[in-house]
Amino acid sequence: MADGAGDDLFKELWRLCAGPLMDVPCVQDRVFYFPQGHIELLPEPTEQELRQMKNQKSPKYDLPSKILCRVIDVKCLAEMETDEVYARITLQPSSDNDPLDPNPICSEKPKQKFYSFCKTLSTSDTSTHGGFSVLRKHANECLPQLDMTMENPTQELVAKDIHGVEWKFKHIYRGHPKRHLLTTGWSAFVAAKKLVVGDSFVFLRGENGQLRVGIRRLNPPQSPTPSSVVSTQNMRLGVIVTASHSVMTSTMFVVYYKPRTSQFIVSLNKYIDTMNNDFKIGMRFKMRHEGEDPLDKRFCGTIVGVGDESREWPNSQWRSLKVQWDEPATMQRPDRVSCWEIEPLVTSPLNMIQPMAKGKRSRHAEASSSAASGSKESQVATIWHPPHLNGNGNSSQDLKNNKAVVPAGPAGEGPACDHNEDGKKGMDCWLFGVNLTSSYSNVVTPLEKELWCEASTILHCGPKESIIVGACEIEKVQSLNNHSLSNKQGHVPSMRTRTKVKMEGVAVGRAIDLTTLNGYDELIVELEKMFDIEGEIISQKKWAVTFTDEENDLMLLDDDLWQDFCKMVKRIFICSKED
Amino acid sequence: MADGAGDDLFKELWRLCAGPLMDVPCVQDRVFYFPQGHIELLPEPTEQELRQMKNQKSPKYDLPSKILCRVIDVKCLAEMETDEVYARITLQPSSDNDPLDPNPICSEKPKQKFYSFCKTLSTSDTSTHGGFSVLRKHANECLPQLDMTMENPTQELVAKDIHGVEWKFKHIYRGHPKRHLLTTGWSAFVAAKKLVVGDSFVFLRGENGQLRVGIRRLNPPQSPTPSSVVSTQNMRLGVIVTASHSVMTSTMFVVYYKPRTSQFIVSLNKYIDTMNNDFKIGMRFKMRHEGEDPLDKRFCGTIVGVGDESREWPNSQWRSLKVQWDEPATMQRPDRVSCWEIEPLVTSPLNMIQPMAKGKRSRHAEASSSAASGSKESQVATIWHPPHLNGNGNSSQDLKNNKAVVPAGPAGEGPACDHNEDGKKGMDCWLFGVNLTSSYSNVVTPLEKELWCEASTILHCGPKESIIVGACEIEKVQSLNNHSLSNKQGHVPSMRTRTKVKMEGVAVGRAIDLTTLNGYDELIVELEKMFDIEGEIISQKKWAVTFTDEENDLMLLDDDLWQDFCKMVKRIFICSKED
DNA sequence: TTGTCTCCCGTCGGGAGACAA
DNA sequence: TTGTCTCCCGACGGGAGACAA
Repeated sequence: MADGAGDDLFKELWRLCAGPLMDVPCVQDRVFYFPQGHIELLPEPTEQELRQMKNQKSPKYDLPSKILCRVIDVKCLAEMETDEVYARITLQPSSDNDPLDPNPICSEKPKQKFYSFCKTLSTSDTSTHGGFSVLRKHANECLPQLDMTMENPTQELVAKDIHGVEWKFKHIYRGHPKRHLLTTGWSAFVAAKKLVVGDSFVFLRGENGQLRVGIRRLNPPQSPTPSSVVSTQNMRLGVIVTASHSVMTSTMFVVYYKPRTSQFIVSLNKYIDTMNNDFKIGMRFKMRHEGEDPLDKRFCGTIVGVGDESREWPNSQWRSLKVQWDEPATMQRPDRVSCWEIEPLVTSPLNMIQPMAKGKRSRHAEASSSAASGSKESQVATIWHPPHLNGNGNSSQDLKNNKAVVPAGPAGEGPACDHNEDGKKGMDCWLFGVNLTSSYSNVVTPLEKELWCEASTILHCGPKESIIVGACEIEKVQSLNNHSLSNKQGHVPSMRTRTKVKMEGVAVGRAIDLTTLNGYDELIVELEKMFDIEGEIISQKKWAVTFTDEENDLMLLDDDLWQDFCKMVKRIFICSKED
Repeated sequence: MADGAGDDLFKELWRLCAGPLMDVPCVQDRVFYFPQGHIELLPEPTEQELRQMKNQKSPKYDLPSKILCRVIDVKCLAEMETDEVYARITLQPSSDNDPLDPNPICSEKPKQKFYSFCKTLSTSDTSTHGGFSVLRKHANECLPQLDMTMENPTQELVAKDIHGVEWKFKHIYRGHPKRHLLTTGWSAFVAAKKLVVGDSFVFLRGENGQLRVGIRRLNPPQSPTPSSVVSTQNMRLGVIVTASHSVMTSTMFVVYYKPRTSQFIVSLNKYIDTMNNDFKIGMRFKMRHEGEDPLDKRFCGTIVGVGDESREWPNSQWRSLKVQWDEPATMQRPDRVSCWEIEPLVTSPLNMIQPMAKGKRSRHAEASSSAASGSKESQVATIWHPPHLNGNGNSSQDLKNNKAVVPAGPAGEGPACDHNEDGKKGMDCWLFGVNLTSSYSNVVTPLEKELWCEASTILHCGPKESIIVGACEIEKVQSLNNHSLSNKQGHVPSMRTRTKVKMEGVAVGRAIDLTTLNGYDELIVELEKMFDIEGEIISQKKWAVTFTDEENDLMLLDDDLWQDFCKMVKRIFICSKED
């Protein structure tokens, strides 16, 4: 430690514990911060809190959905209780004259070589009887040499964990056939860290011989338990107001970032790269996930919707892509992702052009080109073809929004800073929709007022010099688009408008636009038409209509208020009465 | 359980675990909420965070130091991890015309008698060898009778803890001389609850024979560990902005309150009582503390300073008294207290009458002349004399601020409401140092008014009239909530107005509108209809009806008041009786 | 009356080789 | 090569009366 090598080792251990998907920015990098994603990580409000939030007027905040920041400081930390790694990142909102150049490649070259392994714990490893079985390869590469001239060579390993706490392990080479084991000390470690089968043990040796141990859990704690200190409402407001305040005053703020959980801080480089892709409905993609050693195993899926995740953040890129996964998986996967989490699945230029029309073929082509998981992919049974997704051009809504989300900027440059002539009007400090500085004194013409109000509902931003002014202008236009759209349609414009319908015994699914219907009666008429079973549903003899809701529970139609139903329905099923 | 006694027992257990100093307001009470005290409970910022907060311009907030609120809801809860009891209190800032009458005495009379004991654990009680020694008196009063004709009479006690988890204990009367012991099951309880010498064991028996167990720790966790979810800065801002917003919009907000830790919610009655005293430097006082059975044992001390605890809250009454304690003590005691935590020390009736001035003054005369600590008082080094406490001058600001919080009450109720000519101006909305109301009053033209309306809908803080009538409006909204919610606040898109019902063996769920029902009887009839099992539930032979509440606990139907049930039910399950 | 000690004995679990996937 | 099983034996701890404060 005194030689500074300990610091290197700590960082390396932190990286190993964070896992292969770890993505933490470097100091001085520019990043986009997505408050929406930050809020997502707060404890879930209880039912009761949710009810109260409904009764309560929520303060409107006009924080942009993404905030360009410079990384001032990154501190790698780990939770005392669980050893879960996280980073305390200090961000400073960028100013206008901060160009959108990509970040220089930052690589802190460690001074020494590392030897490390990571093993998923078996049942035996975690059992109370006996110790930890070190794979021969791992032992050879990473453990200090034993004196093999001995009958049962043994040594004591002393290693520090991420908090600097020392753990001692007896390392022995014994048994028939011979193998490496960690015995004494191991079970105490397992108990203290509360390890279970499937968790991983991380071992690290530095060139200087110092040892480190760490863990990576199979299931990192998802949503933290609600605190009994402050309400979730408090936390949400806190996050937003902290960010607002920092943007207004150009001062630093601190966020805690768990790279394993959710990537709400995105490096400018990654963002720019991502934005070169045109994410469209129907596009095929792959997404990395934390898994076993073969890192190239990825989940594949199809984009089935483009648009806002939440009404509160219009035109946000956060989880703006609704996706459908190819295969079921044991692990939970989100049904909405952000562009930077995925990569387009490119197989051949041909498929790029006609992805949907040749959907099945393309997948086979692609499968054959990727060795390991080809057969799995070909098992895909249900391929969903919502009518409005097949590229016949009737979904102007989606296209418009798509443009809003993935603006056509010059390649390599972010979309946010091109136009700014209006910015001269000056934009002062806005909070909760109120201009704290000028009290409307600048407003002149009615039109400008209208524009102004529009803009102010979208964001508040700093003085015109601020880089965000550029974004402002674009988003103002977007918001006007949105505005007119929502007037026309009366619902969130960018949400996928059709709802899937499947009928028992009918292989091909359908989709229906619930917004055009005024109640269950009309729905049933439409469903009957759709499947050519006029009168059969309404008679209640043969068919029952059920649906899955946002919690994926199968529910009977008709019990909920129509409005509620429209909000929560995911899929509709027509099944025979007996079931 | 079926008789609703479980709820009574829960509350009593909660009270016992909270300890004798427990002071939780009743629903409908008026209280003062001290945000400063609330913030005190947040995790301590780390060194690094502190440094950063210095470099950073902290947002200015002009939240009053105390806020008069009505208690809308009190939910008694306990932490999952530690069993520490706390209350989730929903507060609504009081409106201007809410008179400062004392709260009516609220006493929810329990329907039954309770038998309870609380014993501080000895070394033997917590040792791994052997069980818990029940004091003879406790056993006679609280434990179910043993059959004393037996040689070593024994029975199994089954008791629920505060989470409803069942614990089993073998109760035996044995040894020479004979004594009552809890053996089997006790050590598991000690281990699970992590009890140590000095912690207390709470045992409760209801008239109906139901048993409850609980704990009260010697050292309740002081400052919570800093969360790795949001920064302390976030939390602080969150608390303040939540309160600000609620004051501005007259809407409810939620605070978590740990009566054992810090009393930042003070009943109006207690406050009024307290304010009848004139707290002066040199005054002697006593303070209750959680301790052994002799409840009258108190710490005594002397006031050595009067004034603000923190610059950020000028003229706040929170911890406005600096004190010096008479004797050293093992337990930590604050060096600053709030007036309502202490009582003037009265030694003899003689002193009471002494004619320094009329009424309350006498006490202080007596106090300052009390012998014991005279020399100590002279040690006082720093002395504050805020003008408004020694009565010689009124800093107009203070008065204004006070008025905003405790508006226009009848004179003589407390120091905060003596002058009120300014009060007619109505309540000002301040946020981050900006008077939002005054910007409103500058608005002249209709267009500007329109703009204001725009802003005010964003802010959800209407013109001053709406602030004043806020309370009524809110109640109206609440009464309408079920039906108008979807129109008003679309922020929580997925909430249902119906409650999900699932039945064992039936794949398809249903949903029911509880608001149309008037009690459990009607609910059961509806459920039976829904699943075509008329008469089968009410007969209680085949089916049991359970539900999950907002904490996701599975509960049996019928235990709670119907109104409570409707508030907290999440899903209803009909399952076969055997399960 | 009740807190502590010590003794008895059953259970748990660390650590070894056996065995098999 | 390595995961699981079983066996051995020592340590831990639940439960009893003894004893003393």
